[in-house]
Amino acid sequence: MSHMVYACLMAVDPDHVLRSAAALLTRKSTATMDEVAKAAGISRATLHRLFAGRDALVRALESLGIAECEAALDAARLDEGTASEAVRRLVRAIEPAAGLLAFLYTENQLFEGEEQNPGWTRIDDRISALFRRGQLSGEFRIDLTPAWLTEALYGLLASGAWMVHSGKGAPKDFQHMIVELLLGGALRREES
Amino acid sequence: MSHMVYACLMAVDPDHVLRSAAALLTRKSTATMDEVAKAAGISRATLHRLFAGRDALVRALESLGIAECEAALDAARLDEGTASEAVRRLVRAIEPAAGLLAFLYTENQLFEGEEQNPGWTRIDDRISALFRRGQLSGEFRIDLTPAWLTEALYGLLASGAWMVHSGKGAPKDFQHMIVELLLGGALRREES
DNA sequence: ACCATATGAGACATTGATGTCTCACACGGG
DNA sequence: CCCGTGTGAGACATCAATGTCTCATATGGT
Repeated sequence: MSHMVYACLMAVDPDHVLRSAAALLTRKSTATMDEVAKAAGISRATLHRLFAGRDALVRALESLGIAECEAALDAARLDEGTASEAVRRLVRAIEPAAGLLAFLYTENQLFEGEEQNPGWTRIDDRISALFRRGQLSGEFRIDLTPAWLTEALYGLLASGAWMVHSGKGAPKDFQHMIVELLLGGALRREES
Repeated sequence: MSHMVYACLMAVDPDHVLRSAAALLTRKSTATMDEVAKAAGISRATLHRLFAGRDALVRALESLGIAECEAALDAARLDEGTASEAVRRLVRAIEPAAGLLAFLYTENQLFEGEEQNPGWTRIDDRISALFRRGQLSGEFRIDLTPAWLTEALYGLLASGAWMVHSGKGAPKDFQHMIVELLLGGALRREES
């Protein structure tokens, strides 16, 4: 049957290309398509066959980031245990994606005016719901809105990723730094 | 005396141009020189006479950001009162510059590899010293390093500026949101 | 009134990234 | 063994932003 699709095994792995691009753009957000291709070990032509342009590549990275984020949200089981424990699990689960998230966070302001991917809203809502749950259970203070706590978490994740990336902090401290500051703050707790 | 410098009063105000550029680039970090010029109410030619190129403009904005930051540090009198009060004053004083800071923060990774302005180190040191003072006085916990607290403050300032800019938060809540989270954390304090 | 100076408008070349194309080649299945 | 398919390499046009230039004009001091 001449019309059959011959699944030639020479095909490059789009996911691997995407991961390479994410790793590169996380460090150098202005990297060229050429640099992205080289980083992935493929030619610019092939890269362009996979993603119809830089825009499409960024969109694909956005989808990847959203998917990883939602996977982390699932893995963290935000509904189980105390809200504090859930936040702790969330930060731990989201750590591998923090660099990509930070990149997309800055890149997103390029899309200002355009419609934004509804995935971000879903993620915002789930995290906000977690903080709201903590407030309703009496764990979290109520003078800070869930929206702000969510935004603050993003900022701290970016700062944490930056600390690790710049070598000023160890990856093993990532979760502790973020969670302790987000939940406990800088003030020394009274000895209870 | 024909060699005298005739101070023609037609000269545009470089500082006003810089402020306009800061205001624009804070919202749209990819604005072109043409847009920057229009935003400042001058022609592209004049803009180019004031700043020899986009690079020079960004450098000038960096200097402006550093100057505003250091002015805020001075105004906050970090050595007076408790460290908490000093942090509160600092966030309040630095609020007008937060947008510019966020822009420079993302733009700085473009300069990676090159030498960075020593002003940032000075600022980092002064803020770190404040947190260290709080730790030595027993106000702040000691398991979070001053470097991390400083970086976290930057992240929260960026998040706060984003909240205000996107309309999701009121400017009047800026200081409260940041300071309360940075110092107190999300956890509800025990009734003392 | 005159003139020096700064500005605005626009033309122009340059640069860098991008998108598109062709062609040679290597691989793998038939 | 042969051929189809995907890939790499590179040429090429395009486009946007930039940097540089000239010239007319307005302004303000003398």
